[in-house]
Amino acid sequence: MTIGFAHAELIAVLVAVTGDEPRVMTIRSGNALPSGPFEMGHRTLQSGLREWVQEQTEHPVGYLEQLYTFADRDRNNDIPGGRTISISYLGLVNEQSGAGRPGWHGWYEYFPWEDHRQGRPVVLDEIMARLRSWADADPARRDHRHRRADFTFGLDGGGWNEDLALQRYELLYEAGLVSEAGCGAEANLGRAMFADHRRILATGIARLRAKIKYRPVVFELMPESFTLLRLQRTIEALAGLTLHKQNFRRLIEQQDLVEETGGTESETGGRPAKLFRFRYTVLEERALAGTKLPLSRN
Amino acid sequence: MTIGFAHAELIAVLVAVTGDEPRVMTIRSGNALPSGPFEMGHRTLQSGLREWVQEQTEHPVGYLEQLYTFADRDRNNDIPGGRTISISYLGLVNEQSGAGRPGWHGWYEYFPWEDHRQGRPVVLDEIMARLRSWADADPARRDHRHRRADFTFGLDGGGWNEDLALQRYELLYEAGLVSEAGCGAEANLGRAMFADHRRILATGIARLRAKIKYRPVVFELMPESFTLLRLQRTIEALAGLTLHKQNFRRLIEQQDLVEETGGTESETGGRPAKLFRFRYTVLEERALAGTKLPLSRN
DNA sequence: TATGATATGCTCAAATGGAGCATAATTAGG
DNA sequence: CCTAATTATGCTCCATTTGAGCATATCATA
Repeated sequence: MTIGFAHAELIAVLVAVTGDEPRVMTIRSGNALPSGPFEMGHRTLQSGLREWVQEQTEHPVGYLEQLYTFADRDRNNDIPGGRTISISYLGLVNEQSGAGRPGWHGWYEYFPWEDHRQGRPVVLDEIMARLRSWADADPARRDHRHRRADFTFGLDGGGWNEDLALQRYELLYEAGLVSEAGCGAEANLGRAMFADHRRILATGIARLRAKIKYRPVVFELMPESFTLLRLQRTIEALAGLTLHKQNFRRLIEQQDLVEETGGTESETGGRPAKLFRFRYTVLEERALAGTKLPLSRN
Repeated sequence: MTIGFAHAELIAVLVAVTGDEPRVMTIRSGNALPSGPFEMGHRTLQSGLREWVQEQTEHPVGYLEQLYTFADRDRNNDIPGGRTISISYLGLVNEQSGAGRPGWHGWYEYFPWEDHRQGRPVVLDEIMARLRSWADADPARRDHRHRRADFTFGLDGGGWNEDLALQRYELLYEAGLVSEAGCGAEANLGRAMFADHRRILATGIARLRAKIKYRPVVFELMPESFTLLRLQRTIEALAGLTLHKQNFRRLIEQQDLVEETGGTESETGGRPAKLFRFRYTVLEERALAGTKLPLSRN
């Protein structure tokens, strides 16, 4: 039985939210995700990555979760004589630590079509037009392609589904509409990244968007105490959607996810908002329950 | 920058359901999951695994999804001079192909506490008793351990949650109640497996149980045409729960997941059941929507 | 033809979710 | 001081979904 040998590296999708903008840590002026060798010294992958991130940035990583392992060929970064296995992780960094320093880029820079907080992005019209011609270009697969485009971009009656970020990127890739796909597409469909790093980022976004709905991980992105509106804006930033304010409060409070600190904040020029803190005991009590998203159609 | 080198292998959790029993393909008389080298020849991991499974067994794999990559030390199968990276996959095999041949073991053989179809398994009493003494053994962490045990095993008012299969196994492992944990525990808490294969299986079970609720993957386990009861029994087998029959039908039908074939089956000696087939177009139409589980407290 | 068994249709109440109105507590500007 | 603007917060209403169970249909078999 032959044993496969391979180079192993770790790739991190480190997310923080500052100024209502979800940001991801990058290197090379925003062209790549931070990555490093898989050191043999560490007992576990997680501990290794945690230490390594701590060294590189000075941000402690709160939540850390394995994303996906990429080992396909055609990844543009194979080393002759072996294949590279990239194990990617999603990490959440507290807002204050990961503030607007260099290296942190808003993730909608890479996926402009994913931010629906100001309504449907205009770029979607162009995307759909280009997807249409791509679909029509192959008569055999035409119908299937149209249905797939309609579904992933919410034109099939189901409406926009923020969880499909990865599927959308993959569709655009297949259609040759992102410049990573090789065929020199105009790069106006979001900023490109090195190798398949944008796909990895899309994987992280999709995973995080899905996760916040059934697991209280948002709090890893928040400061110790916060107002409910601040919490809402953070979730909205991640989901790329706006939420119904009153229902959002109802949802959060009825789940006992937070408790009042007693203090208030009167920054934004209205009635002062109560400050809350996360009830860390719920992490033990109910790992599930989580935060559903009360949408708003504004 | 140093580059980590490692051995790479693939481990497969191949699942089929026959006779209302979820089964997993094993080697070594049920002691290990099938695994093989990561061949460099294949373009993608998936295609490599698909081919390899096809060779080993004669079952075509329908649905295939990456599970998790294990690379921690202490995995009992490291090779001197390097670490083994195991990339695990979950694969679903059609009922007929993967029938009761040798090598397929019912997965509740390994996790007897996970099957609640005949009511709460009695072994849970012993498990809870042992978890209690484990919790009490460390006064500092006592409360935390009790809460964790109560939550994962559904004693905190939230009730049994079938999705927590992995958390339950990990808790038992931590508590030293499964023989893989080293401390020669009596192996009556389910059959043990080689190295960390039982943990990988638990990962697969948990993933599948969660997945069937929001993605129509069950059909990969079904024959071409089937009755609604057969579909229900399959889902019940996977979830380890019984479902409310009428509500199950309502759920399936209102989602247009299936269509009548026109035929009927009159095997079980009652009113003949209509035969249905899966509407494959929904895979394009709505990758989500999925099958929620209408529970029944019988 | 009665009985037992399963399939299938339908009803009802409770829980959940989406939307919006009403009121409270501030700041800023006359 | 008074008013408008702004944000926070409490509450209601209604449509939909979900959990549970009753009633009827259609078969095999004795």
